[in-house]
Amino acid sequence: MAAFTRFALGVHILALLASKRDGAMTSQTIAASANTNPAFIRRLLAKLNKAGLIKSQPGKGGGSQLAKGPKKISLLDIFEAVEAGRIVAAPKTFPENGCYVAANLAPVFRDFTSDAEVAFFSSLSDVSLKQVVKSLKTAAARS
Amino acid sequence: MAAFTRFALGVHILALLASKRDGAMTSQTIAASANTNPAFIRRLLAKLNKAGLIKSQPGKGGGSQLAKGPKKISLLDIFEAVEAGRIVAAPKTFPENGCYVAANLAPVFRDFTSDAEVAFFSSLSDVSLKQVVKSLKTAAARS
DNA sequence: CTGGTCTGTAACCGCCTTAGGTACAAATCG
DNA sequence: CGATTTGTACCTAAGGCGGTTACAGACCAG
Repeated sequence: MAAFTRFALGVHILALLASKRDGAMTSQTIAASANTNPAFIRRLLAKLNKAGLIKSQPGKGGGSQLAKGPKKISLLDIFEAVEAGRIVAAPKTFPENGCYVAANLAPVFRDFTSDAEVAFFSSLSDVSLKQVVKSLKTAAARS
Repeated sequence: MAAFTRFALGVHILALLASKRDGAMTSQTIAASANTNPAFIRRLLAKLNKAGLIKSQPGKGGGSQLAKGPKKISLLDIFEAVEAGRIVAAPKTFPENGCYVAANLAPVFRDFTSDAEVAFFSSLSDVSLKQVVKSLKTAAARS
């Protein structure tokens, strides 16, 4: 599979912005770092902007920067900003085909899987962008 | 989004098999319950078979049935049987473009997100097929 | 105010995955 | 042998996603 590719790219973007605290960074610069194109980055930046994680400014000398400190941004914030909706798809319900499994599975399935989703989200919310940047710096120092 | 649609269908199939403990069930019957076609069901059954969750027998009077008790089958078993690979995609690495974030993000990202994946999987492994069937029956009785 | 720069967004393309469907060989039982 | 069912190989259609181009709007410098 390998889903949630936007999530990885979103973390990349924010880590980049966090490592350059003074001034703004243009989508062109970010795209160069992530080896992709500026328009795609801007689509992601727009979502991060709507989520209140960054501030963008158009015009000459413009660009994007963090809207708040990296300690106040969790991986969950990033995930929810760039990935829409649920993780686990609900089963379709067919109440009319005479099968009680088909008719009743959906809410039962939802109950159990939402527990797993909460566990996933909760773990993501425990990690701040600051921790990511810190780990990044020590990894860079090692190499 | 709504990923992992096969997971929901896999749970449906196993819940169906678990609710009919005597004898085998054909892919035709299962397909009728899930409102899909027998070939698609058989593809899923093959994976569940390989994972050791069910036993299938070809030929007249054949079909599929559980290979072990519903107490010994967890939602994680089903998930791993029908959904391949990881949940969260790793970021691509570009060590050559001179950006230390791009060069070092992958392992750091992997560390933090694998914690979340483990939390997700662990929650799934806490639920057995027997619990699902039980909840299903009480839901059916209520309606 | 004019030119240059950057964001935000729309539109389009190509790739890949996935569900749906057909078909057929192999296996099994009566 | 004949009927039935699995397992699997293909093909097709639809949707999601990354990549790209294009352009309107905002903003700064001179």
